[in-house]
Amino acid sequence: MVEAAVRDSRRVPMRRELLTEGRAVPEPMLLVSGWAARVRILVDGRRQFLSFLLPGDLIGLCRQDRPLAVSTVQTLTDAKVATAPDSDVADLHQAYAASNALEEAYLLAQITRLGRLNALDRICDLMLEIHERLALADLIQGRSFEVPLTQEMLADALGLTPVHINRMLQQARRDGDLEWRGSRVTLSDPAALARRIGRTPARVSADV
Amino acid sequence: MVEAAVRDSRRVPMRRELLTEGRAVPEPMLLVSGWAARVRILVDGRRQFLSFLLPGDLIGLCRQDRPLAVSTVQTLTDAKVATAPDSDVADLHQAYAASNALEEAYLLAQITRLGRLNALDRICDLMLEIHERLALADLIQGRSFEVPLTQEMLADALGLTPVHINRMLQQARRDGDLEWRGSRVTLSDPAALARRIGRTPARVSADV
DNA sequence: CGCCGCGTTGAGTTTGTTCAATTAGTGTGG
DNA sequence: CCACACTAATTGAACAAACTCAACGCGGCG
Repeated sequence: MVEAAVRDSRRVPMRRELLTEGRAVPEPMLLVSGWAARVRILVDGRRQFLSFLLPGDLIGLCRQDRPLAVSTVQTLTDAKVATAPDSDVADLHQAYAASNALEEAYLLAQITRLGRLNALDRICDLMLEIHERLALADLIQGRSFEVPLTQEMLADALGLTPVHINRMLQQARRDGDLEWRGSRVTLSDPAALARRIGRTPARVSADV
Repeated sequence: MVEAAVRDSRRVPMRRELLTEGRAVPEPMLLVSGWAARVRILVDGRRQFLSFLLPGDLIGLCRQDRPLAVSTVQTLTDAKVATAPDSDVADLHQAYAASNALEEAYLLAQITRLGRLNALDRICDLMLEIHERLALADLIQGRSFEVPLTQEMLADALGLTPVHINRMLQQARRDGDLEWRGSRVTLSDPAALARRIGRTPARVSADV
């Protein structure tokens, strides 16, 4: 099922809207490759990324009859997107439910990040989360991984200014916590960093 | 159905945990009266309220087989809680789905609040949201409503310190935007305030 | 009364922002 | 190959927002 969906995936260029806030949700989709983000734009133009969507994530899952998208979703890179296989067809109910629960857990993590962490810890915490999620999708090479984000995007995700992100990244580098060259991020010691900033990874089901 | 559930509701005192993060989710519940909150506690004791649960809200909805709670839920006031009627029994599927979608929308609103609004606007935005939700539950008296929150709780919801909340509340009062006496909040002109801070209420379905 | 939780106030400090300029990197056309 | 344009990253200095710490007021209640 899933393999078929992946085969039928279509290409979507960078910076395209997959879902638009307030408009009807089309069929659920699977992000096969590339990154996307849920984003909210304020009236004065400020932007807030609500969450990132990574390869393997589902887009627009919803059990409603006539659902409206609660947030815009746009691609951050060129991407491949497939129609999500119908949950009735295969035994995907559980998988979809777990995916939904995980997505909620990430939203909650984002709230605590913004509400209670300082700039430096926000960056580290987010990088640990991305590391963790990419690991689930088997997209880690050694201790490093691809993060196709500009410092401005990072700022919009973490509720900070690009300038401050820049300075805090240098700080993190000086502290020996992470390396960021081009779009490749390396965490020196994820476990130690997680312990230091008091991060606990998301758990959603007793099975995992 | 719902009436029966309400009749069978049980009392829960203030400051009790209805769900505990990381532990199994018992049967879904309906908050009949009183307030509760989803909360996350950091290792160093800092606290972040993720969302508020108001009368009529569902607790622990989940489509998983062996779900773990992704957040702790605790009562903020004495409350009444009932077992949520099974969605198979009546035509509650749609209602539950909509409730879920709304809950997600409120989480997203919380993220933008924390990420992109300053202290004063966070307070106003949250009060407008609570106003809006209480209105749906028909719990508004005139232009004012009950908000059983201390300034410390408000601080934990908005990612600020109690001291700063205090000063900003005075500011809002001086600006003529809201009145807060005891636990009763009065918004002078909700619509105008919403316009001024650029707030748009949540919409989740084309039906509503 | 005297304690206790909550709200209030002041002064000084920290954290993050703003504005403006500079540098580096990348791709494009001549 | 270089000039040019464009985007992203970097830097400095002044400024503003929010925090910290510590004290004080105040109402309810045993």
